[in-house]
Amino acid sequence: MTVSQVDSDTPSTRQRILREAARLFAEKGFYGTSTREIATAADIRQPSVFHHFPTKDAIMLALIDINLDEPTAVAQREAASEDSAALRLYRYLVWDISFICRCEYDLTSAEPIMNDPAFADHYPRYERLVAARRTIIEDGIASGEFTDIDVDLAQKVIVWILRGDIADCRGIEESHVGDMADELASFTLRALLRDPSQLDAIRAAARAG
Amino acid sequence: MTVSQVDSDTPSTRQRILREAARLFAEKGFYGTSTREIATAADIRQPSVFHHFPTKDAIMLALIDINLDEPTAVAQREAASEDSAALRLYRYLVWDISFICRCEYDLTSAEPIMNDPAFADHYPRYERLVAARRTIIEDGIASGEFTDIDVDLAQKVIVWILRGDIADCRGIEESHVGDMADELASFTLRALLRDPSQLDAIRAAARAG
DNA sequence: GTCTATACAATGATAGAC
DNA sequence: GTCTATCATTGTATAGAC
Repeated sequence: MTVSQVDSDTPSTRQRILREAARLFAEKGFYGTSTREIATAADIRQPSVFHHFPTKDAIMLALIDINLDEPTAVAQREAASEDSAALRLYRYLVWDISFICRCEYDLTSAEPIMNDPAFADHYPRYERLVAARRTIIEDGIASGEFTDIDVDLAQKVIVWILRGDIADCRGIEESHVGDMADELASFTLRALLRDPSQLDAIRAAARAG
Repeated sequence: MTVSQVDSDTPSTRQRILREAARLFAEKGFYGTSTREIATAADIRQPSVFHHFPTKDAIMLALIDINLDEPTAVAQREAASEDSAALRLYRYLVWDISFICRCEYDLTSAEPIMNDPAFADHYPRYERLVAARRTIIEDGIASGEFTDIDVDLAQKVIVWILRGDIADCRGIEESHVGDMADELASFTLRALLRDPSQLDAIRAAARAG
């Protein structure tokens, strides 16, 4: 692969298809969006879509890749780190929320589609991301940094908050992304920390690192 | 309307359609589910569906009603109560989470569909529920019970947690519903309370009331 | 209240010219 | 790489018998 052209430059047809499809999928769902609508929004004719993607599913798949690849890598790196669990969870959350808010494509539809039987083949990839996040939470409970919460419950609530943010952060101004990420990560940590007064120290450590 | 027959008794065809449709909508989305699939799951032929519901949309609408009517009434009652905001929020959350977990129909699809342009006519009804919840949060911030969190952010996170619970609580055993409701409500209040050590007193007050 | 048969629109995808 | 034309399928919904 050669050096890819900057996304913010005049986008390629493929990028336009992906962006408009992501927007429409978020609004009306994958099945509620036709390839004709995608084509019209991308300013091409319907059959031209199939020059860039072999099937409609392949468009969704490209969005699933974006939604999983980088976040999984970061979560796995934090899961393997030796820093305190609270710091690692805070860092991961801030990174992921910022990633979500800044992503060129609306990833709203890429999360619930993981539960669709038609995309069951890709569920194992999603499970790897879930497992990495879970490790960090378990570490925090084991070390006593977090309250004795049920691991599955904590893991679920974090997923719900991330999914909510994905669906709700569209159109956020770049200057507010950092605040949003800090506030959501802080909310989560306040609920989890045995001693919430530690939060400011964790935020400072994250900023320092 | 006469005394309706008990839902757990041999369900009527209408109830079977509603239950199977709700299950399929949750799994594959509203547009990803055909009236043929619904009919097959309800053990009738496809045109028979239209004897009980005038359109496919009307099936979704019946689920939206269930998702909004009672929760809005309870939220509005708590919004108007004179008890402490923390107690009112805890009580509302426990009630709503229990309602969601115990509901005969899977309401997963009834939440995101509110953002679908095709159901925009019913969005104002959803906004009333949101407004009632918002009032309780604002009261808690104004009284100093809650941290100085951004009201919109707190409101959003609560919606995300409730939506997550709706999508995730299917098949929970009746004996665990109370624990789930308490744990999720407690998680939320820990994140919101200025003094989290107050949580146990709030839980006790809710149990006493 | 449920069925068979069917109308009719919309959909994902292909063929082949330019 | 994009287009026009078109196919096969599936979708919602209706008509009318029983």
